[in-house]
Amino acid sequence: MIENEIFRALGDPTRRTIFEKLAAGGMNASALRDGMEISQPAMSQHLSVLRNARLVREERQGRFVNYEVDPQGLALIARWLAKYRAYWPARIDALKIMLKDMDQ
Amino acid sequence: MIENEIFRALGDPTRRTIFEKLAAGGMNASALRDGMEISQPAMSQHLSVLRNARLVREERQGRFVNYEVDPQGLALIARWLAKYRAYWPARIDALKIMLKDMDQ
DNA sequence: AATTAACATAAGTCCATACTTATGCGATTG
DNA sequence: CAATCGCATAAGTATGGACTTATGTTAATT
Repeated sequence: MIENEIFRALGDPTRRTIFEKLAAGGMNASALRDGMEISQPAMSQHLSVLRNARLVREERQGRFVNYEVDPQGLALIARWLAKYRAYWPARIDALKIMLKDMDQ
Repeated sequence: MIENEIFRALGDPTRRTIFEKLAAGGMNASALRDGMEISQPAMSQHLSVLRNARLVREERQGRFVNYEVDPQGLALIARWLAKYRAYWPARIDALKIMLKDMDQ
């Protein structure tokens, strides 16, 4: 059950911060640590969790490992959320935004 | 940071099962336990976590407490997800479904 | 070839959390 | 009003998870 790993991965604030940074543009593990006060092994372990949740994917580049957002994880969340669309209030702003953006 | 409580709440498979049951229709805590092999205190604790995450809300009815899905939690997930819409592949089925349903 | 740099992995520690049993509490029932 | 029912809460336990300090591995650098 991949949903379990996805939600658990996002349940940690440090990992959400890492994910947000990657959403702004792919970068390697060392670059991710900049301004984050986190040890190298801790970062590596967090990236491993995000990778197993399909939220992030890696791309070896020499001795660097470039990380980037993996759309699979996000798509799975969207799919999970879609199951409960009956409960979304019609006027929720976020949904309007989503609609507008998908329209283009 | 409510997002933390939301994702952590959904990170537990038992709580996702409870949420799914409630999505099919509101019911009280005892009814939720049916066919679930879970103790009464455990259920009560799970409901407390879901309630704090705004995923579920309660409604006292005499000595029963009826639980139902709270749209707030789902809306917050949708909002979080919307921040990363740049990464959704255009062809993801779930998104098409979402669009279609919101169109009506 | 030896060193260094980027990253992963191993092992141990500490705290969070999912459970248990026991008990409390308010609302119905007899 | 005493007993029971639906549920919450308290307290203890055991497992999981986020960190630490080594150490390993692979690739570039000299």
